[in-house]
Amino acid sequence: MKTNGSSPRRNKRERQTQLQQLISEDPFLTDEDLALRFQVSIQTIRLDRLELGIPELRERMRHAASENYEKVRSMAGTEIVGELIDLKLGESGISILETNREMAFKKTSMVMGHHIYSQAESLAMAVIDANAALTGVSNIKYLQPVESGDKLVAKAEVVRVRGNKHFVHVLIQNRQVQVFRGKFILVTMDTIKEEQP
Amino acid sequence: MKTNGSSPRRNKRERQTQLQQLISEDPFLTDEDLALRFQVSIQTIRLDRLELGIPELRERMRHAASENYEKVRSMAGTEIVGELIDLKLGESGISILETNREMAFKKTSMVMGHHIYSQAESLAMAVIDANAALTGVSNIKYLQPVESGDKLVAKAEVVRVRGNKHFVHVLIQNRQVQVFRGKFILVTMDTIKEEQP
DNA sequence: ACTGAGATTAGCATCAGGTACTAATGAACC
DNA sequence: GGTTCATTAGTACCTGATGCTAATCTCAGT
Repeated sequence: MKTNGSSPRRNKRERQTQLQQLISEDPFLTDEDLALRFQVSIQTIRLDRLELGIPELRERMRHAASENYEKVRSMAGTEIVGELIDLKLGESGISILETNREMAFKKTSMVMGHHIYSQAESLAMAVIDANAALTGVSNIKYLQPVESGDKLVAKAEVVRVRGNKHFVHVLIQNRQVQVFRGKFILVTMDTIKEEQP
Repeated sequence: MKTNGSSPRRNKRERQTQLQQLISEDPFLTDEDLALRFQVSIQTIRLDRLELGIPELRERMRHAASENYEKVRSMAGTEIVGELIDLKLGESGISILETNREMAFKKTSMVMGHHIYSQAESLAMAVIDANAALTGVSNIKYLQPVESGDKLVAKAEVVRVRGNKHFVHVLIQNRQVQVFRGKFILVTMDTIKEEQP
């Protein structure tokens, strides 16, 4: 019953922990690859995976693929950062951004400013009633640090429209306390775009 | 020789373009799935893929998986947006950002402001000589629209340091012409962080 | 109506990377 | 010697393909 310290027959335990690590680092390893790496038979690897509940290569790929697909899609494919909660076109809007470790400095786990800015700016773009617009000017103040995991609520309000210029204020709160204030001047297109055909 | 308008025997051309689109939208479709969708045999789908040079499901998965792996890693895992080209700590720095479709509005293919801002802010953070810092204030002007594909060169310069406040100016150029100007006040930590333990 | 070309389908052998299961062998321990 | 756990071997089968050959279908041109 002693848990056989170093060589439990043929260091199964050790191999399995290593195997788990290896696969998590590189999910694209076949059983054959692993068998070679550990100098055991393929069957042993299969047994190990079975015991550890590690799915086969294809499953792992399927997983990694669709998982990252989602991530990339939601990071890049979208025009608004965060989730749009409320929108009165031309007037005001609210969005929520759930921050995570990836948005933060590793060292301090404080959310990097540009993620907060992105929520604000993209919300500002969303509220103005225009087919196409660009940011002209912005005036930003970060009032309080934001920690990874915090849930940011942004409120945007159009305060003035003059010609093709839209003045939008955005406030962001984290648990009722203000962490960000931004003033944006957004410019609708067809006027700034007098460049190439 | 007439390019047979609508039904070129059995709308092969049409099917192939649709197929290409379908697969690019969802790379996880098997030949069988596709065969059902188009009401043709699996063999036809295989021929189509062959003609179009579309690899098999597993290849596509492998691709998507590792590609997005990279993407997620480079978008999320990194603290600086763009590529750091030059850095004199505490003085100045240069970074380059290659913009792409994903950074742009689909409608206009103009790069969204917050991507440009992110390059600027993260470069500003990089140049100041501090273990940990946060953005306090920023003053931003977008001078010219940036199109998807443009290569942005950002130059940051520390203009003044007063206590824990660092004043950094960032200019971004696109093909020698200025497109962005930003003034940042960055605050080093251990002073702003007087909140929770 | 006949021919020929292109489009589509069928069928089969083969492969990779597995699952699932059975059984043999090895080693260690008492 | 017997028991137990670890490892290996071997077989049948599965999916989603490739690669190849061959048959059929459809239509346009003459």
